Amino acid sequence: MSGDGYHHGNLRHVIMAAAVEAIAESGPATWSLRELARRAGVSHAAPAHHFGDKTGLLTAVAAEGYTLFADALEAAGGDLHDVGLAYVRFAAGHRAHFEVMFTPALYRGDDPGLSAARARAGRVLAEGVRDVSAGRPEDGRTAAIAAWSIVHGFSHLWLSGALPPALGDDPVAAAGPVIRLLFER
Amino acid sequence: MSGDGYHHGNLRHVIMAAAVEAIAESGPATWSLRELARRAGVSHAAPAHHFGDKTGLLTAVAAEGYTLFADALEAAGGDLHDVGLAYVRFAAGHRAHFEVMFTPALYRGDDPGLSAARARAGRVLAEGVRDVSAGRPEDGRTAAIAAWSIVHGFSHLWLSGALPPALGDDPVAAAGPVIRLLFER
DNA sequence: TGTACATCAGTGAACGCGCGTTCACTGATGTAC
DNA sequence: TGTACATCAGTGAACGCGCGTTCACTGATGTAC
Repeated sequence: MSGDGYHHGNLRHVIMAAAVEAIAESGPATWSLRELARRAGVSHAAPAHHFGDKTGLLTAVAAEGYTLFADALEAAGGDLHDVGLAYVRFAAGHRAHFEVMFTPALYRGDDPGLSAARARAGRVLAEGVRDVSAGRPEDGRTAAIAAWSIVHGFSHLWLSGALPPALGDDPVAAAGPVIRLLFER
Repeated sequence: MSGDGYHHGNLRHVIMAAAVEAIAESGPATWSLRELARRAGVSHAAPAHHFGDKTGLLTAVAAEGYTLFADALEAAGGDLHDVGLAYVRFAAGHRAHFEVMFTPALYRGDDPGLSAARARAGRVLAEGVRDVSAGRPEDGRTAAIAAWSIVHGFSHLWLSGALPPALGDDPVAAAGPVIRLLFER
């Protein structure tokens, strides 16, 4: 197998996985590149070899996050309700990526791969909202931002532990009625 | 004046202000207690003297944040729309406090002062939502969470710079139509 | 199939630096008498 | 009003440590002939 010794080829992914794990545990800033190397079981200089510095690594995490995010939203189809649930599901299932993605100070927003993935995610979101705003002549943009706000707010409140425990432990199930309340009345 | 030399009495507030400034600039984790002391113009040991460690300092910031937050929501009166606008106004005007408040891993959530202020803010929010959910027998809790989600989501998206620039630079003005969309139709 | 060489991923020792923490201190304020 | 003492906020030198970075290196893979 190619997982041992020199050139196991996926060291880049191993380090990113260690970063994602560390971020999920304690946020995007409490660990060092050396600690990450320790987690990944590689030499302390390896992370810098691949990513330059912490910002480079977080840029890679954000880019990966936007790619996974766009994939997840696309797979949900064009229905607003399903896209909304996919949004919440992604946030809950990839909290480290989600947190980094929405903290732009952590990474280089002009990274080409990242920009492309983010634009793709934006397109899917806009598409999901289109049929909703189509039925309401007032202000399609307002409806789009309301939809985005409600799913994003629910996701962030869930991740921060601010929502009442009585909601249960399935964020997607809990989000359903909330999202429905906005447009399907 | 009492701002010079020993015992100027408000060193605690000076250090917290420096922390809030540093957090607003670059997040809650990129600075050290020593850097904060430098900003505040005091000896490097002073922050530890007052707050013990970084978690202690962030606990004080979170507690102050919840107090200011509860004050702001109370001052808005009981109307949901006005409370929602106050929520957005607070987030935009106190981004450092807001960020710390909703990142519970940063501070000690069992701090008595903090708990009290947070409970007070929660009460004002619940009150603002009450008249809304009163008119809808279906599920008052769902309506409450939808309202919280939409103002929180708008606030967080605004702070992260994710919203389209075309919205302008006044978050409160931009939030008005969005909040109105949820319940006043 | 075999040899020589280039390339590049990953290593590990060494460095200088900023950090949190400790600790004996200084200086201002408050209280007792 | 004056003296003595206790208290406590804030200082600054010193410490050991983990950090990012550098750099000469090792070892695996790929290519040329």
